Amino acid sequence: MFEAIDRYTETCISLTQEERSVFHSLLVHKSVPKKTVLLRAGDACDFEAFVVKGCARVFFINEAGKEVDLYFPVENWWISDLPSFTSGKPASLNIETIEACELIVISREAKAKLFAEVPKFERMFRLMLQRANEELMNRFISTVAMSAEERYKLFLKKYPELPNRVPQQLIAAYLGISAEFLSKIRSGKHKKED
Amino acid sequence: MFEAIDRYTETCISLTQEERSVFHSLLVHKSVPKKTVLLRAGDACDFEAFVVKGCARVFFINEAGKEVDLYFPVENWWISDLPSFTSGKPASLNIETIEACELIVISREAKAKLFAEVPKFERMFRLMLQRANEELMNRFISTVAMSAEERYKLFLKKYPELPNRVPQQLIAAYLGISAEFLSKIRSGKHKKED
DNA sequence: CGCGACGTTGATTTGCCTCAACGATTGTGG
DNA sequence: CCACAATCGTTGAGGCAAATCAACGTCGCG
Repeated sequence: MFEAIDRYTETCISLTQEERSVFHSLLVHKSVPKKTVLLRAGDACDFEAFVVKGCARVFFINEAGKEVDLYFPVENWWISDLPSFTSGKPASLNIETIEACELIVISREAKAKLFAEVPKFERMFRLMLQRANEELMNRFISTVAMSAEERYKLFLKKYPELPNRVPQQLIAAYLGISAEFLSKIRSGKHKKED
Repeated sequence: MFEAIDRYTETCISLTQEERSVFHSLLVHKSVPKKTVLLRAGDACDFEAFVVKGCARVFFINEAGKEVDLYFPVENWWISDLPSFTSGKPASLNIETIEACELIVISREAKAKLFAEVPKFERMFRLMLQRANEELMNRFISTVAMSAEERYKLFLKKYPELPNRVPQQLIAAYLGISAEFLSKIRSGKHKKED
């Protein structure tokens, strides 16, 4: 049941059998169907979850009502609205499953208990944040420094399997362009003819 | 000498006198003039630094040679190219002082030693990353969801003193717009006349 | 004083958006 | 199992925010 997350923890820290048991005792396994809302902006986010299987979307909605996807968590990613999860304040993000998902969930209390009982986990969550930070920075840089077409090609290269799992309009919302324009990029019709 | 950074650590963790001494013994104080290159993309980043006084820029140069400023570290911010600092791989970021700076520097070895001797610091660096992550996400969201003018107003509101410390063309590079267009926003000439 | 860095302004171009209409594909209830 | 709706993607016309290019003012400094 916890094989996937155990494999993940091993990439960050090594645990004794006992420590692993404490960890497991604080986790909850959960299966949800596709199109399930896991978090609605405005609510407090009371979980951090590891994706064992499936695909979701983390997005926000701006004042104009336009949705922007931040990332598409798949196997071995973590999902949460961390500022909300940490502080208890209302979340600014929305999280919804795209496929049926198998998740491993940890609550705020469980996480605090984990840090208290096995401080080693501070390190794991630090390393997780470090990776997330690097990803986000790369994403930011490509968003401001590249054209829509270049961003799309980079997306294909980085996540070659996602176009099969994520509807095209959500990919457009991830790239920060309109669904129509993505369609034009794909057909090459956005360039001036010569 | 270390008052500023001590005040910073207190916002994250509490230390005994001894722990604080260990911490101090691993730090190096450094003063650098303005326009000093602290890190060049391609080199390995061998430091993480706390800004006691002064102002710098952390920026990125894309293939087309365009510079994009990620942030302007001032008093009480940290600067580094974390992926490079952690892994030893070449940095993708550039760091340069804008004003003369007083820095407190910690090396890779010193940081490792710090974690080994005072594990409590894992928590501090985790919390730092959490803040940085939140900041970066907000920055990303406003970049994709707001117009150039709105972003500029937000920048003024958030960092009212920076326009006095950072040349306007760098602010444009931060906002992801051309220097000319920022000038037009400031004078109101970018709107259609009526 | 004169040169370089910084900022401004206007003319033109362009990348992407919006709106609208139209295929294709999927799924669902009768 | 078909009919019909809903969802998803495509295409074209027209518009706008911001880029680019070019020229010019201004200030601080060697």
